[in-house]
Amino acid sequence: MIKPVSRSTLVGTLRQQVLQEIVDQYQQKNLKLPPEQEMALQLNVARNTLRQVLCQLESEGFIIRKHGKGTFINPEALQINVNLQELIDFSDIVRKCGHVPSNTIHSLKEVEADAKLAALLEVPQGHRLLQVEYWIYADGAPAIVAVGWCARDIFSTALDISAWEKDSYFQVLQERAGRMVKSDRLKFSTLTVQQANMLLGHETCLSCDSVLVIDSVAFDQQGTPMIFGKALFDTTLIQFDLFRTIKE
Amino acid sequence: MIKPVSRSTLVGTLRQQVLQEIVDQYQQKNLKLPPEQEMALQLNVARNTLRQVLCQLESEGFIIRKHGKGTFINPEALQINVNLQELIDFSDIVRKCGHVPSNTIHSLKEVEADAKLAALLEVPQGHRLLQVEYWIYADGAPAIVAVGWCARDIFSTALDISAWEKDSYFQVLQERAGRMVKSDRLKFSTLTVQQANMLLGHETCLSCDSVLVIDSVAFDQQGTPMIFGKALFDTTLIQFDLFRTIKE
DNA sequence: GAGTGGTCTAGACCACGGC
DNA sequence: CCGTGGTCTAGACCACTCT
Repeated sequence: MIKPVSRSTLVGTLRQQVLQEIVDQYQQKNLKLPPEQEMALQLNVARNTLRQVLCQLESEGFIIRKHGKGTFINPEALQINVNLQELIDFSDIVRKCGHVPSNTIHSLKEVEADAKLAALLEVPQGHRLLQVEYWIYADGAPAIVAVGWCARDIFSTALDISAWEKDSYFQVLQERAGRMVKSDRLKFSTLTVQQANMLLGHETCLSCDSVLVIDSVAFDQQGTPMIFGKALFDTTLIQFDLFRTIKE
Repeated sequence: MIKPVSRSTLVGTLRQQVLQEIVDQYQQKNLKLPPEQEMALQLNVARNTLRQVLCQLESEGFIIRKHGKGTFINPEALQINVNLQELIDFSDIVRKCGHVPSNTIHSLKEVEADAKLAALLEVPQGHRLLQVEYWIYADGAPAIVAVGWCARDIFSTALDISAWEKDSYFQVLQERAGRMVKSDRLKFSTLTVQQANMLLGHETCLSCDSVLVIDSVAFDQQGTPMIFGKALFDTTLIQFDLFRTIKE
């Protein structure tokens, strides 16, 4: 079986190393990082390369850089649980919220693309789609209901339910279709549970009164839509965070 | 009155120029941008500087870069209305959703910080806070209810309601407290309208069944919390988008 | 003035896609 | 092979903070 390639770039490695340094220093209550020049020297990279990493970490909120003073660890950032900025699997979301995840495939079927799905996935109307509905639990309590659609023909082999019963949704796509999710676009809305049940056409397992709805279209490297997903979250169990920084 | 400074950096200017180029080319149905070398030459900047801008635009979804092929405009990106990644005012959110905004100050009062607010704003419990409740309308229909708290003593002058009755929340802070919001952290949840009314202790103007709740803490350049805000959105009127890209 | 982050440049070399 | 984006370096100079 072809394994996902882990091309390691200097920047990627650096990022890991600097993040580790941040966590270590944080535990020792030392919030000030060394000057950029010194860090670059120690890590044996150009200052520009290091700065690329530091810029990334700043925009994600891990550090705060103060002109003329230095670079400091942002204690706030280490308290975030689920960063909306990261593309991660449902199981990891549950895990990051401090719960033990488990999941079941509620249903798997082939359907025809209606007008809306066809437009989103850029396939002709009536195109054969795979529709998968997942239920994800946090410590046994229903936390997420997710429905995903993708074109049947992106898979070269037949797929049974067991293929989908793994932790990673993205992994299935990479292994079975050879395509990676590179980016996605989310849309946020809310529904009461009654409305959600009506939308899905059956009772969901969720026990809360209202749900957070995230519609997502995932794209591959070429910008071609691969999956459309609709996920319902019980926000008493799953809490998303988003750290934002002013541009410019 | 001290005006907000608009320090223009090369990268900032470049960004505007490249974005303009993208919009222009898009309208001419030409999705391929010139090679980086050529663009850099035309714009009279180093390729690295241009690349910095292109990286930004790629992570925001405006362009897709294909190794060995070129840089292409992402038509998807130009269809997004409210990008969650941007820190913008409520009025702008309404505007970007295609509606005409208007707003009223529902209430303005001084309160004492309870344990939760004190922790979030990093002030002692019982500290004097200003509490402002806004109602924002889209084409006259109630769309957002927002409550904000900040320490009374960050303002040097007394504040009456009229001071808050402007479009920009951020502007009030900059003009009256001399401090800029640099970043913020959001938390997402949902409530039914009944629950929301109970939380606020009075009837809201919202006419939907469930609301999207965004709790935000805004920080200044130093990483000091300035405002805590709780905003309730009618997602039938306000739709947030978020474009994400895989890191590394 | 010393220390530190912010900006920008010039150029080398690598890796991918297509002819 | 060429054209293109991806990575990395070295170093110049500016701007802010503190003493």
